[in-house]
Amino acid sequence: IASWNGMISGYVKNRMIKDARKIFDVMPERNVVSWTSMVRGYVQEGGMSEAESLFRQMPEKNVVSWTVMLGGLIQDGRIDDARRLFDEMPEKDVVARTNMISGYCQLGRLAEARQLFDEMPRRNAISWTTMISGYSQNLQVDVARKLFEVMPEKNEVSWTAMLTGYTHCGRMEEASDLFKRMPEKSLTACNVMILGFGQIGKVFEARQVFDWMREKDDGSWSAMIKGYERNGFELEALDMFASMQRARVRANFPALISILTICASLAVLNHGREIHAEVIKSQFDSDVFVASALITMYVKCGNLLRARMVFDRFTMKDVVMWNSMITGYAQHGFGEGALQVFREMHSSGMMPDDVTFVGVLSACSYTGRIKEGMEFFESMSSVYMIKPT
RNA sequence: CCACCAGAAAUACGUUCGG
Repeated sequence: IASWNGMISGYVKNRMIKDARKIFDVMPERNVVSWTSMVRGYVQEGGMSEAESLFRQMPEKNVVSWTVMLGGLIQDGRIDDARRLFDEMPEKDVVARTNMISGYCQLGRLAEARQLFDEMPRRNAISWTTMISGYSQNLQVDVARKLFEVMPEKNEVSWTAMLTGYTHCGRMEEASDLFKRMPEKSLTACNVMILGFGQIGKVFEARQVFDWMREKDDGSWSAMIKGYERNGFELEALDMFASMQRARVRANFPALISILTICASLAVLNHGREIHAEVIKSQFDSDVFVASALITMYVKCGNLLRARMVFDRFTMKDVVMWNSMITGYAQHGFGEGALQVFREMHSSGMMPDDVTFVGVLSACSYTGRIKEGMEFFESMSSVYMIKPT
């Protein structure tokens, strides 16, 4: 039975939920782990209705099963449902409580988070870190710091969470002090420092940290590149990218996005195309986020044909990708193209959002279609329930 | 009792305009 479960978990980890389900249906007998893995699979796919119905059918549940379901609700933004489930749990361990706390923190409901935290019979490093990072992300650095000071066993992640609190507020002096005191300066912590310095325009300090690091990952490179780009050092940014390739660091997907964004804002087509090749090599071309960034890059470089090719090749389009294409045409004065894409979007059944209409309406105004524009404007609230902003 | 069969924490992430 353990090996059957192993197969399920393998499929789930590779996002092959359908195959996981096949195994689940075929296996001679199932235990809690089988059920829980399956629920987990649906949760990570965002298939909450399947997850919930499976969860309800479970012959027996343990803490882990409950926690998986709890995590699903939290991830889905249904925090109050999550809380109800939490209250129903027959037993709650550290993990379950920490998960609930994290859910509140994500929504900025710190008081509720804190209360759960204070009521915990036992805490571990993760619970502490969760609470600290909750305060950090909601700009309550000083409260975070107080907790941090009394926290018993700090690990790398706790230090970094605290550090982020300062960098997000631009309080770099305090961040630097903390950074100096860190027993182990992890990669992530260094990246945080680079980003922090970049945010307040201190690119040289950022570069110092970057040069001091003895190992860097793609995040370090893209943090540095971003710092240059944001502060008007575009050429340095591109230079960094070249060096990164020379160092044979393979850009991963967020890094690619931020580099593509730079190419887009600088409208440097040849670099952009190199990166496109890179994207295809790394197989990120099947990612919606990357594809949208590519489209925008081509649009900004004035190459609408290529943009359109990327667009057409992609089957699982989401709103943002549609928007990229529509506004792309609109920006270049191709009102007809924009409207055509909008019609395609409509017939594909995708719901437009407010950004879509920015594109559509500006397309109308460029081409002097006052009447059509007015009609679209009307339909926003009447058909699509979007309020004009 | 132990070996990754299931659960929680840190940085970076796409579209318009603005900032």
